[in-house]
Amino acid sequence: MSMLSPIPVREIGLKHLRQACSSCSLRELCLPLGLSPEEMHAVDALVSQGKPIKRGEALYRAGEPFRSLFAVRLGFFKTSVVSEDGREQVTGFHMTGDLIGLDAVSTDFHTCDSIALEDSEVCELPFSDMEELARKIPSLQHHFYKVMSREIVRDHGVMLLLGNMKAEERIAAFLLNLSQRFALRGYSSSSFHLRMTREEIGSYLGLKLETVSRTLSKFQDQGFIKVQNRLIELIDQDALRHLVSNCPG
Amino acid sequence: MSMLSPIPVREIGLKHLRQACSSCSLRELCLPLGLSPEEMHAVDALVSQGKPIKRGEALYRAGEPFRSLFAVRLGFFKTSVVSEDGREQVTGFHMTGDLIGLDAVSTDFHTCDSIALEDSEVCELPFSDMEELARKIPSLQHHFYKVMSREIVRDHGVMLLLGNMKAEERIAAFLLNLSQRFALRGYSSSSFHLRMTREEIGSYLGLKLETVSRTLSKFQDQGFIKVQNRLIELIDQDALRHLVSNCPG
DNA sequence: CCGAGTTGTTGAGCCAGATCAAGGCAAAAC
DNA sequence: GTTTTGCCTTGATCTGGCTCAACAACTCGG
Repeated sequence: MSMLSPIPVREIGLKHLRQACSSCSLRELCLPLGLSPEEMHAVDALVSQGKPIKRGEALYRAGEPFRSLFAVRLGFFKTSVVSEDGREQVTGFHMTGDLIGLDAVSTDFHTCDSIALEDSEVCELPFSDMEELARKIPSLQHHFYKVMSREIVRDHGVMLLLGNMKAEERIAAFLLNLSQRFALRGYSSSSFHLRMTREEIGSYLGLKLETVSRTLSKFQDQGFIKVQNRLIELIDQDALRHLVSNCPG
Repeated sequence: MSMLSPIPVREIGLKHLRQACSSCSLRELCLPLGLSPEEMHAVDALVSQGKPIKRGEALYRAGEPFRSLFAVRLGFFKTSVVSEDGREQVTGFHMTGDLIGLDAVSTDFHTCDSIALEDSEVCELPFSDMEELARKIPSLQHHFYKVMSREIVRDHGVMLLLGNMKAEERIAAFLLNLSQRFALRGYSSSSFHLRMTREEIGSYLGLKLETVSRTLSKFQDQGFIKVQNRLIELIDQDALRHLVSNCPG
């Protein structure tokens, strides 16, 4: 018997298996627009869907061999790198429709850990198969280039944040970014649940958890937001925006 | 007359024009290994070579439409993003053989400025042509995915540095990284010339220029390095390495 | 060779955020 | 239902790196 018997996985996956990319509501997040039905079908044939990952479990870990990219179908992930001497840096938070594992293409090994922050489900995109298919579907090829490039741009934004911004600005930018991403997915942009701890937020933003906590409290005192544990309500988004773009003055 | 008459450019480029990718000593840095002569020839046909950029000039600027990636053939560049409110973050330093402009694929516009830090020369790789060719040459397609992925991994490393490390560790890591990259290109790994100002180093590392200057002086006092303006000599690389990986203790 | 602008060094003092410490709360475990 | 555990908040104190400031050294055009 292999460590992972395929039978239960199949069974769990079955109800989702019919939910192919072609009929998936996240299609426009994961895949390029304008695929023909045949092209769509070819994608469907490669992508295996509905792989469940429990809260706290790793989708993959640094050092593991790379085979597939993963699309978050449901749930929430963090990715993080760990330095030789054990310091963790959260490199991103990933939600529905995000494609993760892009860093692993460079070496054929994953370079970061990817941990589910709530019970989640991913679709698996075997990368070399996708590459082959991408040679027949130019827009698919271009899509993957675009997705990787977008990740580079995002990382540059984080570098700007880490290199130049003060704690308040970082937190404000973080909240606005989350808000925007929830909105894009049809959730409330003004009220949402943080799936990560203060420490994970701090790691992502280059701050200690105490600073994160204090800053959130301060924002609440100022009437910008309402905090209740992990439930965040944005009361005055403009004030936050103002903080982010005007703070040096 | 257009602002940039093509004639002098052609003339300057002429002596390099015959220096095709196929016979370029940087081949193994820019292109995948194992291309057949015909494939190599196809690449040669797309890449235009020997475009000179003077020190201080921009290869491209944020907001400009994206057409091509550039390979540094000679010289040294910085890339940087600027926030709405004018703060600059240097996102990378690029030397011989590096491919730049990858961020622009995501939006078809450049998202950062790319400035030559010394008189330089680049090869231009028209991206959509390269994409088309990549559909016929799997290893070329894969190569571009790899290059982009490598940039993502590099950015994650910088995030770790910016989020977790102290000034001394950042500077040490920076010096070691430069050293390693020079070594890879056949230059001395223990003695090199910085092409960037203290301020640019600081921007990259999330420090102020005074801190960069002080830290270099301190390393010199400790006998780890020798500094003479922009000339750096690494005396005790192990000491630097020890700083990077052991500092929390 | 001079003078202006740029770049780099160094010092003094300050402050944002880290660190250390204590306690509260909610959900899970027993 | 009590204990445990993990997570969060808040306070007090400390400090690394920033700020402000002066000056030194180098570069480059004239």
